[in-house]
Amino acid sequence: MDGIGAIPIFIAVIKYKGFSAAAEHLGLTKSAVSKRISQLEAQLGAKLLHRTTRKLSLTEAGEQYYVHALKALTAAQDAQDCVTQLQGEPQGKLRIHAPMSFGHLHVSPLIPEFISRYPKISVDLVLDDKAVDLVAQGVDVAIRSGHLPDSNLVARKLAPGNSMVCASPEYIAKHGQPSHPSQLTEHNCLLFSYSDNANQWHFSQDKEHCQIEVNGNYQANNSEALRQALLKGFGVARLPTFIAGKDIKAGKLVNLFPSYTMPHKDIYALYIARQYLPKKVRVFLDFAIEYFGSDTPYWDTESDR
Amino acid sequence: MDGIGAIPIFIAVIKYKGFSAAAEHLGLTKSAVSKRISQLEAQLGAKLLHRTTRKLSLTEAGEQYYVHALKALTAAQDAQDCVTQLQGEPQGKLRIHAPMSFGHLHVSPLIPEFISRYPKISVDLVLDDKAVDLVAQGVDVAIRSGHLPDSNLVARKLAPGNSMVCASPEYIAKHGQPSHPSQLTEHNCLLFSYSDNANQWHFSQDKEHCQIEVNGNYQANNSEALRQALLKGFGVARLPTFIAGKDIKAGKLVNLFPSYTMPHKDIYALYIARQYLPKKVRVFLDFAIEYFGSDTPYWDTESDR
DNA sequence: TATCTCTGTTAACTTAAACTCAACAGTGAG
DNA sequence: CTCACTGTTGAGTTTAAGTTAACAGAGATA
Repeated sequence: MDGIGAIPIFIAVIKYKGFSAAAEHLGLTKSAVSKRISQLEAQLGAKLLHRTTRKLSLTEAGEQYYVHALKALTAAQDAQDCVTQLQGEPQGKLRIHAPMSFGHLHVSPLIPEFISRYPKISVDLVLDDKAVDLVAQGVDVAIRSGHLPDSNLVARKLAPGNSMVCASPEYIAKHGQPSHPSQLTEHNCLLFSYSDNANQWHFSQDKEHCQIEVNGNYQANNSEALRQALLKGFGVARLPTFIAGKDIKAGKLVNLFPSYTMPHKDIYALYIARQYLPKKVRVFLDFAIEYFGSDTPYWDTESDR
Repeated sequence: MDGIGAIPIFIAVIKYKGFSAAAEHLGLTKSAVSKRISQLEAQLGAKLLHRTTRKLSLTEAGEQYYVHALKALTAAQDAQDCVTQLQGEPQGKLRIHAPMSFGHLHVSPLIPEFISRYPKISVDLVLDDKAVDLVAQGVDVAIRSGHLPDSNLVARKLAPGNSMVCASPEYIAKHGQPSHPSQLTEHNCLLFSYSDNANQWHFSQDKEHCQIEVNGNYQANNSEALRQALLKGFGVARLPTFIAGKDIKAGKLVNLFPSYTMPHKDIYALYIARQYLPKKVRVFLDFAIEYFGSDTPYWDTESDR
């Protein structure tokens, strides 16, 4: 049937709210998208979209068409996914979204090895600290710590997300080694501004649990920036072990309270719940878990990587 | 997405059980179908169909793909249908299946007038007395008398299907006018072999109901052949009024028992039950009912047509 | 077992659809 | 009022789809 080929284009126009954005995502020009939509409307004998150069909305016919067209596209996608999952080699473009620091330090290094193992997969890695709408942005996997899954997202744990309070040896030499977390009130505590309750630090040891309200004169929304400040002997900070682990091992930073644990925000992969998980997504998740080391990630262990 | 355009082709191959038959129905060559299927399999990285030159079967992947692909195609068809029904002008190819006699006498004459009224519709009229599988044969409307609808077919009555026992004036002059149906046992009764219980004729008048077992030396599976025998003074036969009506009016045949009625097999249109009835089907049904004259069809009335 | 018929495949070529480019009209935002 | 970016469309290019023709293969039939 004639119009079926235009369905992905029509859905993309709605999804990305415009011909230009849809064209970009589809890898076409806006004129191609425009022609295909016009052709579809001619075939159907009905206008699907009201559009000016700045506004776009569905007509009544367009709304009806959209409902069924989306079902058709989803079914077609499921058809493809179930086959590629069942028998075919993982292939296609995998769009991965990860926070800046974790992505830079631990996701981007694994990509070349992943692609080497699955040569038919191509990867589009997006590093961004902002929360992402997987559906709207066409993201296959979003990596997050402290997951807050959407009703239609699945969260799969990639690694634990331990954190510790640390400082450089230089800082300790100058300001003293605190013997108890309560002494942090006397120190310049750098804060990660994206954290919930960034200035409330919780510590646990055996049956002891304490919460310290800390403060300092520097906060940033980037953990690596904080790390660099620490390396220069500037204050103490609570850093995830995936950032500080290497420096700890190298002796450049020191965990101030090694016998205490802090609440951890585990690292998760989020993906859209669907009947058949595309194989490329599944193999990526399996690969990442193996690569990171599951419950004992390489950044938490003695051996370097 | 790449493979969606091949879905109708893939579904057609399964539906028509072969590349050649599918090609014919799709208006393509068998090599085009072959190429498109091969290309789809290459995209998916999986074989969908086992095929030799004489046999065709789905692989496991093919079965999985088929289930979803059929959903996609149905949804795409619904998308198109609901729009063309909502707003568009009726268009497209309408495949009508009718029995030989009724089709020849009453359906084929209405087609030119129907197409004149709906110029964007094209018609493929198939006259065949065999029962048809609407799904397998890609038939939009099948006209039948004495409907036996399938669980997923809808029956819509087009006209009543009266019948009468008749003979030519020449036959009556030679063999006498029977005064009661029971006297038919003394006559040469021609039978329509496709009829259930072809030799059991039921008559009703007021409160009288009688059933006569008749016989004769000629039976045929074509009512028009029987009509021609009657016109030549050869026997009596039970004919539908849609065949005999015109001859009765012209005085060429005589209804032997005009005060009796016989069980009638109404004339129905059968079509596949679906959420959105294609507009071309709906307008055809409306047109046919109007054309035939609803409960008082033109072949049953005095006025000629 | 040999022959025939009809299937599906595929190379070479043709055709049609899809697409790009470029220029333009139109519309909100500032 | 100007600007930036939208969607449209004619002209031309590119690519995919399709056809033709030849062929190998597999059931059916004699």
